[in-house]
Amino acid sequence: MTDTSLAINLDKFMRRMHVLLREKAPSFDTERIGPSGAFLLLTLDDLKSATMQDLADALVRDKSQMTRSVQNLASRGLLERVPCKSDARVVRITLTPRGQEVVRRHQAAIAQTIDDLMAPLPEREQQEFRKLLTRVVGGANTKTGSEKLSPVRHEETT
Amino acid sequence: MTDTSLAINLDKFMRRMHVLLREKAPSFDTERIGPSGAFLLLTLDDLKSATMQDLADALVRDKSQMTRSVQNLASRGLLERVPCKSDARVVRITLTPRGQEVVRRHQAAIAQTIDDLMAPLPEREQQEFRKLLTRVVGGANTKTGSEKLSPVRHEETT
DNA sequence: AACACTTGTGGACTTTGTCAACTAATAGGA
DNA sequence: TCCTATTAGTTGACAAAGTCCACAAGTGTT
Repeated sequence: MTDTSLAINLDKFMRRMHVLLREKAPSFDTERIGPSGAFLLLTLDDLKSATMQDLADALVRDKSQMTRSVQNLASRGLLERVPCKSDARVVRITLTPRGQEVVRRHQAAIAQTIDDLMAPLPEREQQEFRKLLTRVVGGANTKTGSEKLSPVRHEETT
Repeated sequence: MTDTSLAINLDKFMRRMHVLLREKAPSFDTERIGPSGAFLLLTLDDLKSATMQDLADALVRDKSQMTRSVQNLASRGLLERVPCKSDARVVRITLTPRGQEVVRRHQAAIAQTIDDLMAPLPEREQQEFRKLLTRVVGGANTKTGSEKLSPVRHEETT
């Protein structure tokens, strides 16, 4: 049985990050989307194109929340919702050019903040840490109880 | 300039943990204090005794939130608030015996959940990961902008 | 006594998160 | 083809967390 310090420490780390980001927000979060919106855009930038479900899975959030967040960001013109042709139920979401810009700004700010927080570790070990974390979270979607089967893709269905 | 995947991954990890804990909650969170309350108790267990400020710092939360969380947990008889003799402004907070029990239960559940989430990594590297994280978050309180000076202790002031 | 500062509370408000219900569309059979 | 079960996304209602700001009380300095 391991101990719980890992959870506490991760929590602390994330909270510190949020605090720092909030402080610096006026300088880069001109759209006032917050870290939550930023994460959504970053993930979308990474996926290039995604369905609501894709995003909800990637971000581990409730579908209903996704709906609202996406609507919010869409209303700011940062992303686009295009109904999928091959399956009328799904909506494909992509970044708008403006969304891309915003992503870049947030990317810079977040990366900088991470650098600050990771400072206590020498470069070499930062890399190590990142690598390990990536493997932990990894591609494998560590089922969160609610069985996620059918990885049915709706590729290129704009 | 590093990339932002670390933030995204940590976020994902924490969220998965919360999901798993929530699912298992009925079996161990009989007081319904949630992960947030659990973290508070765990930290308090670690500190043995703390002031509001100590807790707020350790958990990186707003003072006002601490007040409310602590009141909440106190009302459930899990911790005790004793006014400090040497400084009438501060309140010393300690776990009650019942609080200790609760801590143990949550500890077990959280540790188990972490084990599950860390499964993709072999034991050896889990250790490594923990060690690195501990160093990142480390004792040094990585000033969060708002200068934290005067580490004025109110030791043993019950 | 007068000042600035610290600890903890409280109020008001916004943001997130949770849960359940519901529509629309699709897929797989009988 | 018609049923039925599933899936995608949305909505509403509500609970929990987080943010800000003002405040009372205590401390300690000068």
